Amino acid sequence: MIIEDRAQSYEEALRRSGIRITRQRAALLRILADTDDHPDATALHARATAAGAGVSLATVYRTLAELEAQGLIHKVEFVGEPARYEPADQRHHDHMIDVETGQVVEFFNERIEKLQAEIAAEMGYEILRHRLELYVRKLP
Amino acid sequence: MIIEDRAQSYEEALRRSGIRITRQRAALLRILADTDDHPDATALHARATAAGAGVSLATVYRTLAELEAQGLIHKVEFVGEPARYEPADQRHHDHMIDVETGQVVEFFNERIEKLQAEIAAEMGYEILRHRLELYVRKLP
DNA sequence: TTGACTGCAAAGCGTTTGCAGAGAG
DNA sequence: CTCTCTGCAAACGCTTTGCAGTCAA
Repeated sequence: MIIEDRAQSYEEALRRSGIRITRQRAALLRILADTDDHPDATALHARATAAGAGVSLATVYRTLAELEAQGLIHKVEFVGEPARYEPADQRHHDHMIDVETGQVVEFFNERIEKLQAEIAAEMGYEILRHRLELYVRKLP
Repeated sequence: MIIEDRAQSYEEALRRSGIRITRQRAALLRILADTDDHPDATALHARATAAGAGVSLATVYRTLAELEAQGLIHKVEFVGEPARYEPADQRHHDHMIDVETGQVVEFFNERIEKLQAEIAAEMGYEILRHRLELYVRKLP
């Protein structure tokens, strides 16, 4: 995923929904497009500020909510910390969190996905979304 | 699990740790022992109040924190709602949440557990704890 | 031009905590 | 008798929101 493409596709999707691209939003979209970690709202605000964009934390939250509503980013909430955000245009994956370093590793396992769907189906349900997080520690 | 046994084992565990069994705590332990759903702090406070025990919400939180620290109950946090609590003396299980009714179904799948451990091990990690939640809807 | 946007500061929510008095052991 | 506990109310951290002014289209 090329960063400029991603930033551009964010803009287009927002414009398509009649949402205005303000200076503040453009800056945030650039930052989000350039993100390969899982920053929280405060981190994004700090990055925007560092980049010279005068953006308030309230606007960061409002923009994140908008992007999430449009399905462009995903909110992930790990135990005991503020919500983090990641671009939605990746293959679905789950998260492994190293509790000692805080490092987040993404992983995907087809069989786990299938098993979840089977379990739900057996009980007469379909899965709308799910959350799977492994809180781990490096083996010695 | 017989309720009185559970309430008693809570008391014993707390006493063993030098924690006093006050009137308020005794009432909460009884209520928690009698729980087969997943109440949050407010619900527990309401139940305690209904049972005639004068217990403040602060004490409910403090008691829950103590019980969790002792490993007697587990805190579970579903997306977008206050934390809920469940007795710890059950087989490990995960949760399926019917997003339409709010109903919580517990399930357990050995293969999913194994796969998680394998994935972690492959990447050089061991799992300390994990969280798996399926947000589902009844099939038509 | 005008309606959506912004920053600010205040409010919201669930949860935690400092304090002075109450009560378990 | 002591030391932990309780209730209260205030503070907490993260997030949302009302308002009056600002700016993209």
